[in-house]
Amino acid sequence: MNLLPILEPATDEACCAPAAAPALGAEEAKQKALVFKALADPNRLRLLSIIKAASSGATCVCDLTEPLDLSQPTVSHHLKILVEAGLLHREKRGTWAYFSLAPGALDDAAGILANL
Amino acid sequence: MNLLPILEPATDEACCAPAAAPALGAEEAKQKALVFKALADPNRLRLLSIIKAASSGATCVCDLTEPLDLSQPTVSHHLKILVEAGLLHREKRGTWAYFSLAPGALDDAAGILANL
DNA sequence: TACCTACATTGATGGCTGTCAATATTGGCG
DNA sequence: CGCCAATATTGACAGCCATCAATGTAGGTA
Repeated sequence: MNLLPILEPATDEACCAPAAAPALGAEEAKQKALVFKALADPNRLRLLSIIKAASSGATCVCDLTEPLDLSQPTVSHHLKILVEAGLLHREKRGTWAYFSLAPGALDDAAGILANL
Repeated sequence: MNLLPILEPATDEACCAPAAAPALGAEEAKQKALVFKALADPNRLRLLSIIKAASSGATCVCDLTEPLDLSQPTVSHHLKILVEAGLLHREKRGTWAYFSLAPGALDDAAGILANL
């Protein structure tokens, strides 16, 4: 089970920088909001859930269209957003496209919340 | 440091129900997406960051308007969304309104990701 | 009572987003 | 080569959202 090390990104200044971040800069916030934008849609959460559950390795689009009751282009669109957010990994094998969870991506998102 | 026990919600059927959740129902997904909708805005992330950093107890709106470079109504709007998402707690004291992190709310959001 | 301050609400507006139909692309197969 | 199947892309459209100016509300003070 993942225990989420949450190790700080190598900012080991041991003496004088306790005020770490001056409360999230504008750019930094914009960047981190992208991941949550990708997570802020019910259908995308369901996609992640299905793909994680079917951890037999990967899932193709055809298996994702039906349970969500969405058109194929819409599913493809959501998958693209999740891939661009770094949450999913796409692998084309022949005519099919297989999707799998990007390792550690969800943990990273959780880490953003923990470290604010 | 929060280590997030991640204990399953008591579904200890030891023999025949390994398919645990049928991959997030539509309603459940809609519900969980609400939290991430609230987190999917850079300015709201910055608000959370500022309020968490100033953990001297609570922060009033006047201290939040300036660093974000937003109008007062806009900040008030964002704060309302965060409160309604259960992420912040509002306490009116006289003319001022003080905001503080809802205890455990961020951990809960992280837990949603961990348990999908 | 009257006034000021801190915050919330309303209304309007421009921009983003989820959705689908239609079309394009790409790989396998005969 | 020609056709079909699986995905991706495009275009269009409705609905939501972040933002601000203007206004409302309520507590404190004189």
